[in-house]
Amino acid sequence: MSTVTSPCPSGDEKVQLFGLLLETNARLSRSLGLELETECEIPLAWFDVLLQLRRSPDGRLKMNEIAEAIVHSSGGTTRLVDRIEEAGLVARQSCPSDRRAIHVAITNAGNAKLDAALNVHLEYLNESLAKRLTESERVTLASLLTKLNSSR
Amino acid sequence: MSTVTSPCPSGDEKVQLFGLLLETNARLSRSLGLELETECEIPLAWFDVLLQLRRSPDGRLKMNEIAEAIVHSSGGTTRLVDRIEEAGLVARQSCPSDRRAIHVAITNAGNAKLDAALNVHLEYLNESLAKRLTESERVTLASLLTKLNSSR
DNA sequence: CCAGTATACTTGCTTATACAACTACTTGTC
DNA sequence: GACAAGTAGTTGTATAAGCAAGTATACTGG
Repeated sequence: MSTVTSPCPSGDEKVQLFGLLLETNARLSRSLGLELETECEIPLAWFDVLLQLRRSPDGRLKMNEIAEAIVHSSGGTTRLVDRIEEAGLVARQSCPSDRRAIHVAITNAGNAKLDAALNVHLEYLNESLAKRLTESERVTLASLLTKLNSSR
Repeated sequence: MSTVTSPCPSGDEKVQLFGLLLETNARLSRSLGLELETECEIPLAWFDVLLQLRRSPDGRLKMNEIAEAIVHSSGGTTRLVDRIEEAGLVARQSCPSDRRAIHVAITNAGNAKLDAALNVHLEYLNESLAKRLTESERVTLASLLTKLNSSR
């Protein structure tokens, strides 16, 4: 009856948990991505960047801060921002105090787009999160994920 | 003091939670992926497929079952399995009862590779999961994620 | 103040994935 | 039993991301 004899603990509780995390994420981001794309015509990655910018104190971040926040490589971030900038939703600004660095600021169009996307997102969240988890469960989940995410 | 006036609830509890889920996943799978790649020379996606196969009752799954389990498109799965098969870790077998379908079975080499990868994975999990969450927290997290993942 | 090292970003190249169109097979209906 | 509709998988093509190398700027120790 034991699932596996010895050397391959594929049923280990932690392995299961990790797989679950991967799967949950894949499903949720796929369905949200689709929704954002069809309803608002922006990819999930763009939404993510815009959201990070809005959350920042003065509506702008440096390239490396964006890369860190959205967990992309620096090269990937360059091109992602290229595309978003081309669409007019953000703007690169030179940084006076460090000429290597570049500030990325959200534009008016970007703010408008983000508002639209947030509406879609909230609707989606009510469907996918709120219907499945109570508020207290969500709080618990958030705190556990925060712990997992902490750097040490 | 209110974070945002009205139309843009970027600080909404659910929005935060969703972002956290995305971020946690991105960080964990990136670091695990790196580890698997450097230690075992297999991509995380391969590991995922092999694990699904081992978990299946008779060590094999049909293409569409794999695609569903790992949350990939069917075309993506075709090519992913192509690569893993080329490396000799799985084998396609025709399915007698339905000639459209294809069984993908894990090979001996695949089992060996998976064992090695599981060792790396477990070590990684002990570092990243077990150091940050207690067992009961992990159980809670797993149950919350399961709820989130449930299809309705 | 100069040399060496580190940091911020970009670019060339490769690869993995998605989507849509296609083929082959199966199932249901008349 | 044949035709319509549905399902399983593959292939063409486009795109987005990563890595590694390159450029420009900043910092630090002698």
